[in-house]
Amino acid sequence: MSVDPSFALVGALIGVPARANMMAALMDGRAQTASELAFVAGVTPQTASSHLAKLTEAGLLAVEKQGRHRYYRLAGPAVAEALEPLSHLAPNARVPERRRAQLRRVGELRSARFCYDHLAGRLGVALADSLLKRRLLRREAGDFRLGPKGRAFLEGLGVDVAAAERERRHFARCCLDWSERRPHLGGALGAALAESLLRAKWLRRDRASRKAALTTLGESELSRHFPGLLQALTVED
Amino acid sequence: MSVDPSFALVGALIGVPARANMMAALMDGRAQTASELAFVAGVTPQTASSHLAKLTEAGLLAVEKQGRHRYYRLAGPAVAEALEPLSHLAPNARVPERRRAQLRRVGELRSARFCYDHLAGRLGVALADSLLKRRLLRREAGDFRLGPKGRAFLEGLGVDVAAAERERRHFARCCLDWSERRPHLGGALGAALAESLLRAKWLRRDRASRKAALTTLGESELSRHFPGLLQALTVED
DNA sequence: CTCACGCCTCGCCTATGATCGAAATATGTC
DNA sequence: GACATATTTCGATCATAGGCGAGGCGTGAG
Repeated sequence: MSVDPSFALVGALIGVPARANMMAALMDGRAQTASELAFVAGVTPQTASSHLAKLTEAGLLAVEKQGRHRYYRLAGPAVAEALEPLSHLAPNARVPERRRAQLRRVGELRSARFCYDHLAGRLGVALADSLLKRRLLRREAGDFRLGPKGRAFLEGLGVDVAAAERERRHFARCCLDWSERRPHLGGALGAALAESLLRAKWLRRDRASRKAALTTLGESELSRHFPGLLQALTVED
Repeated sequence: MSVDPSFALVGALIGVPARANMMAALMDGRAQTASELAFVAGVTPQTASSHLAKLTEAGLLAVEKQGRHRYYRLAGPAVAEALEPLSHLAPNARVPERRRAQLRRVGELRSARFCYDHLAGRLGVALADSLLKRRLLRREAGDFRLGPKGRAFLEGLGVDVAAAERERRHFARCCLDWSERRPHLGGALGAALAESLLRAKWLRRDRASRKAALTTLGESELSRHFPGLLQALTVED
């Protein structure tokens, strides 16, 4: 029965600004030290430690001890996938003003970014749109599934579709994007596609900014394999 | 701060036991009145009103005014879809016991519960069904009335029908059940029947959970007086 | 070795917000 | 008309838990 109010446990955990900031900073899947997270959360290390302990004990975060550092990261992709939709749920909720300053940074991330391990942002949405338009990908019950020619197409790009199918996570998740408000390809297939694009050097991952940048090679190759993709990317806000 | 931590807003909203209980009760998409939700959440109507206002203003719930009732429902399917995954996210979350106890599974309430002072839930519906089938009770203009042999039958169970008739409230209200979507017996007669079953120790009232539990005595007695009742109760979900 | 650093635990303080009683406002019933 | 019911608003209370300072432990650098 889906009337279990246990979502309140997670809600209480992520409903506190300090913890929410930490989780948001970890949403791309990278690990960060307790000190870094204390900084982004705007609290002292003692307070951060307390929060991180709670999040870890609850199973939302995982810790790795390295020397005198402790690296915290999301416990898994499911955490990011479950949290991201929440950002769209309360459009009318009031927000503190300092969000103005943060918005600039959000804008930078919009064009192309990694959502944990797959492509999101405008590039992620445009890729999904292109695949959908050509029937290589189809919506099905909240997820995606490959169209008849989808498998061959993706394998032509170097994506190991079979390996993605074997993974335990969602195969082709329909992941709603927080910046574009439209779906992009997540799950095992989304991760495999992103990995392929990186491996082919069409895309470069910027560790510092968490953005993805198209290489010159990628620009030409992607526009060849995904007609109209670049046009979709350069549409103004 | 890299990614939008706005999921904290939703998290804070659903992270409170009272609000979580309300949301959980609404997860099936049906609308319920503020009073029913206060009942489910285990708080007073004043408190419930405050919570419902917050949830509505945030866009998680929608209201519909009908007479002196206000029917609250989820603002859309997206709300349930976004909340549902959270329940599976932190299965190991350990939380103060007092707090966890405040979270109640609505499913438990469905089988047999008290709607104020009369029986509702599956048991209430099954009892009404049984009475209707045997013509001891009949539908009439939105309410019930006793059939020719109904009075004697209920008095045989220890119900003071005459006293119930003298009360100012509705005598035999046809009360639509929110969980079963089918009518059960409310009003003065419904309250008198419930009281009789409690007095006879066939039923035990759990104040904490607002449930009604059949005693072993009640199981045998009720199945004797209401043939087929237990079968109706054990139908799976 | 000592010192600096990263992180955690302990204890106290404080503020947010959940809660309820009383009362007001509609609405429905007799 | 009086009365009951459903819901909200206001006001006050009070417990929870977020926050930080102090101190301790382990790690790494000199």
